[in-house]
Amino acid sequence: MVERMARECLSVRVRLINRVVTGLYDRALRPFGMRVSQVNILVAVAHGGSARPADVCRALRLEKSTLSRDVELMKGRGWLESDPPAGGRNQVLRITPRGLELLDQMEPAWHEVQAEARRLVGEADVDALRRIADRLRLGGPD
Amino acid sequence: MVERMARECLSVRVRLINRVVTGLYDRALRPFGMRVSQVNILVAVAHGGSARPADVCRALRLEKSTLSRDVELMKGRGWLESDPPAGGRNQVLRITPRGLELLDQMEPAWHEVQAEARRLVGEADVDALRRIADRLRLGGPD
DNA sequence: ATGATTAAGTTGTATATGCGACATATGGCC
DNA sequence: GGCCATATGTCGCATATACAACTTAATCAT
Repeated sequence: MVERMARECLSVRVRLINRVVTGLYDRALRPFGMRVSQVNILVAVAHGGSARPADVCRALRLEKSTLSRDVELMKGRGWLESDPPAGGRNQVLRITPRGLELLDQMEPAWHEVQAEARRLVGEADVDALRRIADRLRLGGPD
Repeated sequence: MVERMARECLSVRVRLINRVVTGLYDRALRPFGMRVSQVNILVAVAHGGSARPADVCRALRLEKSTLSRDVELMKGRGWLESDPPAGGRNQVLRITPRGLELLDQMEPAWHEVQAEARRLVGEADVDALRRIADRLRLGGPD
């Protein structure tokens, strides 16, 4: 039984891939003082100009409490702001000018690490990741 | 720029996939009081009968300090033991009878969640995950 | 309208994860 | 044998992540 789990378990593979890729991006973005988890959130918010927390949660498949704390941290660093500022029901998140500037500054680093990640993953299988993510994003509880 | 990152970033996809799949397994294994991260470690140790911590780290691409703490927790629950028991340099990890028994008990649940994960990921792309994981496992710092 | 149901956010708690610093042990080299 | 580089483990610290319970706001049904 153990043999089969060791050989076939999807979770082992998915989680290993996540650790390696996350580490890759985190190291590349460290000079900017931001982690990839935070960049993901920042980009999700900035994508449409602004976004409600619940929308970001659905887009990234993130638990609301996780996002709540991440956002709090990023507000503290001046990368995000919300309207209204108090975390009521109808807040809208927005990226700050400082946050946007930082995103711009990390663009070259992002290109590099993205290329490296594609290489390590294998160009032939990059598309599979997109398909899988798209499928899982739809599959969820909404 | 933000558009391109939102559309193409590999890390977003990999991390989303990880959250969804990890959540799937965690919910399925909750009745057994074990998380998928712990099952992964337990299986890695049990695979060869026993294993040194550093070997498990290499196999799963886990940071040594992460494993150290996870193992401590799992020892406390009686699923793992080490020889010698004090965490010196040459310890060897072993699964306990209780740990093995628990693995056996969760076999049906594992089969179910594995099938569900394959379905959600898409059978056509399951192999891509294996290839990617294999490539990343080799690419590392050894 | 209003009461019930559901959605959205926050906070408490537990784990997972990695980095840096440290202690220690192993192995080669002279 | 004694030394240095390296590998192994542990600990402090910061963050990410989810679940449960709670609060509050929106929606729906009558």
